Amino acid sequence: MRVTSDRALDHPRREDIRLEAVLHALSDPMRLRVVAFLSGVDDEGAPCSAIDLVVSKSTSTHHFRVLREAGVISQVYRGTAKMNALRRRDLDELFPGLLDAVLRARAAQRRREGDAEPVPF
Amino acid sequence: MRVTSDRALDHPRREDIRLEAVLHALSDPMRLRVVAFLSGVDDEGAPCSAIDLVVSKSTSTHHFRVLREAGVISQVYRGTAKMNALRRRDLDELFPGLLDAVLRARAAQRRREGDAEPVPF
DNA sequence: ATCGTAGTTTGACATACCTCGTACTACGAG
DNA sequence: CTCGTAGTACGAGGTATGTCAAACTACGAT
Repeated sequence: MRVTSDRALDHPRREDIRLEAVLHALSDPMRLRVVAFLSGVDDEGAPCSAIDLVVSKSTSTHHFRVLREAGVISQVYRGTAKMNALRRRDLDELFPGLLDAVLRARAAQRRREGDAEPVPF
Repeated sequence: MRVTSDRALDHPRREDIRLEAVLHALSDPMRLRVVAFLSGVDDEGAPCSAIDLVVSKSTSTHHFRVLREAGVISQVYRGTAKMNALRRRDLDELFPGLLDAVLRARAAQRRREGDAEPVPF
């Protein structure tokens, strides 16, 4: 993953990721949606703008930051964009099966409620 | 489970349990501890007082209510006590593997941080 | 009938959360 | 260099959260 800016972004080290923070980060529908989206994207990640959150830009920034500070996603600048990627490897090592269970749970809930989408996020 | 009081307690029906609410309920250390404790108890459940939360009684009441309203536990009066039980069956049907993943994640985190307890909760 | 135990209710307080608009910065393209 | 795009920072508003103390209710035991 090429970084084209040295603007620094604080990420918790893997061993500092706390379960409570992860669960809290995942407890918001907006953020859960981001995570679901990123789960279907390669390691490069996707820019914030790739996900239509239907909220203001500042709110969007806020949610991405919550996810990053909880250790759920990593963010890195590339050009004018900021690439977001799930920290799947770290999460799986720390909390095996958790992320998958949450994603499956969300998918199941969406199926039950019939709000499927063409693109599954 | 014998109920000895008709004081009513509202529980969400299984199909009304929302993933976001469950994750939020689980994102508090106090409540996570309650859930971990209840996971090691039979279907009868345990009274609130069985878990030493080290908070005031009103705070304790609050946390148990959050768990109940999210659909994580069921509560029923029995005599002067109020029995609390994990809604394991409902959660497992709705979100297979989620509860177990969370409990294992918490256990793993506790091991990493070395704050094991004689009784594992 | 009285007492103790278990839990509830109310009200309060400080903090955190989600949301927004506006003004701002960083970068690539022309 | 200028412009547009992507995202940030700041401040504000409203709501929710976690906490407590004090007064209360419900029940079993004596």
